[in-house]
Amino acid sequence: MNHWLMKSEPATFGVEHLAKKPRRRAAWDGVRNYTVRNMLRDQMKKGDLAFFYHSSCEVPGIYGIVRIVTEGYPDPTAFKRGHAHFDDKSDPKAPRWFMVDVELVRRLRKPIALSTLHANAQTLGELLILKRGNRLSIVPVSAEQWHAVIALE
DNA sequence: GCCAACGTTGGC
DNA sequence: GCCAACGTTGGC
Repeated sequence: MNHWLMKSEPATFGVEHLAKKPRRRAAWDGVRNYTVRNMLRDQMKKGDLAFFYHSSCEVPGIYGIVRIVTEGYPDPTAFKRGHAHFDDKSDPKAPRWFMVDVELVRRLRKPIALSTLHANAQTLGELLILKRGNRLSIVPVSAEQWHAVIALE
């Protein structure tokens, strides 16, 4: 099983939005970056776990844990003319963009702020989120890092 | 295939 | 609102 960290802006879609969805499930749509697309399409597997990270907000950090409940499949928002994530270069016959469905496992009892992650950089090793200039909205997390992060809760 | 310009991300 | 980082675009 793989572990991941998935970023989203809570003003757009956060843990609270996911908690209100039927069966606490939602599609992780709108990814328009090839590196992340490849992870969604090729590497994420049903049953994988991911941290739900809130970015561009008052206290950036990890707020929840989600489970990947589907393999990657074509992102239909790319085909919807007028949609914010529409991409006319994505052909339904050869989809360019992919997404997975996620299910909220739980909210963290106490969110783990980015500043806390930084403060524990020694323990966490090469956590990709802590790297300067990291702009990928999904990054892999090792099993060791996963447990080290949860221990900070 | 190079690379400058441009756009986006995201912390502060 | 600023700015560093870096992915993407497009001219050549």
